[in-house]
Amino acid sequence: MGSHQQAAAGKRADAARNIAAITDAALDLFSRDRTVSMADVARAAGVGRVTLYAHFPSREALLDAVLAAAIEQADRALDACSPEEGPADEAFARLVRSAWSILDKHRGLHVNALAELGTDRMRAGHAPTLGRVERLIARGQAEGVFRTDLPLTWLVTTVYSLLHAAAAEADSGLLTPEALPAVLETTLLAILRPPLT
Amino acid sequence: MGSHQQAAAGKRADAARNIAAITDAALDLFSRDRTVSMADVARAAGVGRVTLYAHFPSREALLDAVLAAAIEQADRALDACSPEEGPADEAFARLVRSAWSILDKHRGLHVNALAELGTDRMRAGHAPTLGRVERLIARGQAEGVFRTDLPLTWLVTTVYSLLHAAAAEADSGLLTPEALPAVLETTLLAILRPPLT
DNA sequence: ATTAAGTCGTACACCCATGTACGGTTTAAG
DNA sequence: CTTAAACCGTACATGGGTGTACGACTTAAT
Repeated sequence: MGSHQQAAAGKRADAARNIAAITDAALDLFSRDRTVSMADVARAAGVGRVTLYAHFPSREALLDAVLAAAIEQADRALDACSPEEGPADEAFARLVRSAWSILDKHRGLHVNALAELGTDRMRAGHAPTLGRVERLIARGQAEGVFRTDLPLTWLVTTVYSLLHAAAAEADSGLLTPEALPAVLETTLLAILRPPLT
Repeated sequence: MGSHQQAAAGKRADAARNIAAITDAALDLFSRDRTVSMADVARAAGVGRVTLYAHFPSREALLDAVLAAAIEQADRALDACSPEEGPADEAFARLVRSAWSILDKHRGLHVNALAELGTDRMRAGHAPTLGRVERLIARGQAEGVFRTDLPLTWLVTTVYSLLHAAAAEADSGLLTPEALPAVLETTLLAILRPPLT
């Protein structure tokens, strides 16, 4: 269950295997605690610290790779729910649920990555995924099911931001992960749908 | 323009003055860059590094104080717009604009503080302020102008989260700070108002 | 079977911010 | 005017993570 093709391209079999183990371990650890050291990651991956550095020249590079992997995973999931088909609002509902199922797996990751990588890099990494959302919303606007009196950028930000807020909410136990998809869907559609008058 | 009464209680005049200078400088610097060192803060405040430590035993303590000061400032502003008076939705609109005017001043602070202090402490610090919001929304629900089919906790989170998302949006230049109050108001009211049927 | 890629552990240098200790000087307070 | 609180700079100790160098061993590929 990996997305390690591009990172392990041209590598030997054991190298590829280790790279996968490292990113998996790093994803897991880093989602829970941003203070993990390279040594921690190496140990959890069952790999020497030096080997770790052989594949990821710096801590920053590793974190970047982890984030990229998670985003790519989300991106694939979003694509798999075929956002181009059917009415925009129904497609959007599918997309939200799909996004949540991925996000729910890595709840803490977003906050931690944001802390260490900075807002800008975060934004850059999410660009392709947010592009999907933007296109879908634009389509909904064209179809007349979504409102047009707010900036498109802002609507995208809203979706992004509430999705992650939901993850934080689940992580701190205020709301149960099972209840959230429905809550998210109604909330976001309430924003996107055109006002009454 | 200060909230330094409780921190400087019983201190001598010059001490109080320095404490004020320190928190002001720290607030300013830290809102833009979380990597500022104690030395940086001290220099910006026109104070010896040692003096800084005399008042704030650790970096963490300083950051905590800075956050607390900012939150208290926001809290006072929220109180000043008399959220108890008038129809709940109108009061809410006032509250949002008021909150934004404060938030706009310290745009980066939230992200940086979150990075260094952690989600839990962040939540704890905001508790009193969020309490105000919660009470107002509850009042709106009782008056029938706000929806009741979503958890109250979630509605509060939504407000909090979109407010800060707006700050980030302004900070990265995607939207102008002047346009945001209106955008925020319509967005949040769209969520809070009961669904059409 | 040969080779090159990969892995291992240990060890080291480094950096830089944090936090403390000291002794001397200023400044507010009574 | 006297005193104690508060200030100053400099200097030092510390720690812990980062990143690199090495030499030897193991494993995949052809």
